[in-house]
Amino acid sequence: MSGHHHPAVTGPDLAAQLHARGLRVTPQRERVLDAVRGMGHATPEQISDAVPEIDLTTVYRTLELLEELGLVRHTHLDHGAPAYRPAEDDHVHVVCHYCGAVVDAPAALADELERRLREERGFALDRAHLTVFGRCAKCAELGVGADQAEQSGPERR
Amino acid sequence: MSGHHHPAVTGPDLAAQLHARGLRVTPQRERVLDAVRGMGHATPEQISDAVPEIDLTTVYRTLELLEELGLVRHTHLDHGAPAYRPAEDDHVHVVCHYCGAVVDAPAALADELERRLREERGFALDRAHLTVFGRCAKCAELGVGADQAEQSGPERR
DNA sequence: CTAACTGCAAAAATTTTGCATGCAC
DNA sequence: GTGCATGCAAAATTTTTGCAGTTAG
Repeated sequence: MSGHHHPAVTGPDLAAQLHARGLRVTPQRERVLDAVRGMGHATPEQISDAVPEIDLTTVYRTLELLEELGLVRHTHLDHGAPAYRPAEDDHVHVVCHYCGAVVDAPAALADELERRLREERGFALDRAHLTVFGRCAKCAELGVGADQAEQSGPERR
Repeated sequence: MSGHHHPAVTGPDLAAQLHARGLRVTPQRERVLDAVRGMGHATPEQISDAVPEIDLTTVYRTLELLEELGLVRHTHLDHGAPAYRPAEDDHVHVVCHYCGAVVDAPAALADELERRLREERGFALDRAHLTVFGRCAKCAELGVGADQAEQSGPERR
């Protein structure tokens, strides 16, 4: 959703990527990609809500395709719910288990982790998929979730 | 070591935790906890396979309870599949998107990330829930998943 | 025109809920 | 005995699959 297509969020060109593979440029594909870019990150259901004319099945198939094309990536917020976001956004998702807040942090936050995984284990960290959980400053202040062991642990689905 | 009832892997005492809350010590609860401790990490379905006499519904309810008691924790491997593990295990899960290998790494690997989140944002990282994804050394050697952009991206469910 | 794409219906897979019976205490 | 727990059936979610009609190229 957006009236003009210029961008702050310009990403790789959809039409070009599709043509390169002999695939078709359809309104559904353009709108789903626009929705993801406009929302920052969203689940298939949220995307479907944002673009109700498009069948949910098509949303799933389109997101899968867009990910193959390298235009979007997904990670898991909450309890496994997949959240898709523009591939060009390079940041770490930080989620509060208690209030559910999801904020974006600089990807550089994971530089050290990435370096150690690479140097110590030859493992290439996928930063785009990284989401970390914990308790945000606000919930800590309010004492939500207590601070010892776990009395009730973080929320479940 | 000692007994015949408990596995070599020990942790906080289940009976004590249950009694402290006026809850009952049942064979199902003991066996599910033993299973999680014995497997290191497992999904509800895997646990159910390991202890087939126990109804899957009970497995779900028991895992939820054990997490509330602070005896187990869960994180998300693969595509959101919940993986439960003993709360006393303190390590980071490292998962290869390509071959699916799940290995445990020292929790210290996330120390720097934890410190920065705390100092820069007052955010308390939940290391027990942390799972990082990427490509392992073996898959990198084999060239699985290529290394440019992501022509086909990591696997999907 | 031709085949890729979409929408709709149905199937799968996963997790939750409602109850009657059964045990832990 | 009392009532928390379990097992079983059914429901609710979430994601996938099959197809026939639609449409981009």
